Amino acid sequence: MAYWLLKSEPDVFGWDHLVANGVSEWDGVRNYQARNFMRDMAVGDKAFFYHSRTGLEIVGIMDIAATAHPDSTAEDPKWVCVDVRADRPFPNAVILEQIKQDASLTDMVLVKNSRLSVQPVTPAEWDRILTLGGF
DNA sequence: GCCAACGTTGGC
DNA sequence: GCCAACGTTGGC
Repeated sequence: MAYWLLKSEPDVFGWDHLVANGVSEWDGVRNYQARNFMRDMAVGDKAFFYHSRTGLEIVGIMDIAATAHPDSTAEDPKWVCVDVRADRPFPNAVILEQIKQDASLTDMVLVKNSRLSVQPVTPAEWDRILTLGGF
């Protein structure tokens, strides 16, 4: 099982939307690096849900519910998306500032490459975030 | 809302 | 195949 982090602007599609919708397509990704990570995802993998632009915090944990398939919102079938479902929200959202100040998280892709919207998370990073978030 | 960082496109 | 121009992302 692998760990990931997925970003979305809460004004467009936030945690509450995911909870309300149930299993949802993580569509709209138009970046090759991000797409390639989605192709690596397996059912049962876990992912953090990060609110970008507004919020700047990790708000919850998702399950990967289906592997990559063509993105119905894209004209070109080269763009794919996975399906996700909400697992559980964090008791305390983990804010970006907190992550940047944590010595064990300085190598996170979230910090090093802030523009990548789909990214891998190491087991050590995953565990640390869980602790910071109150699990 | 601004703009730096980054990715993509297209003329040469 | 280089690189300038352009578009997008996302922190601030």
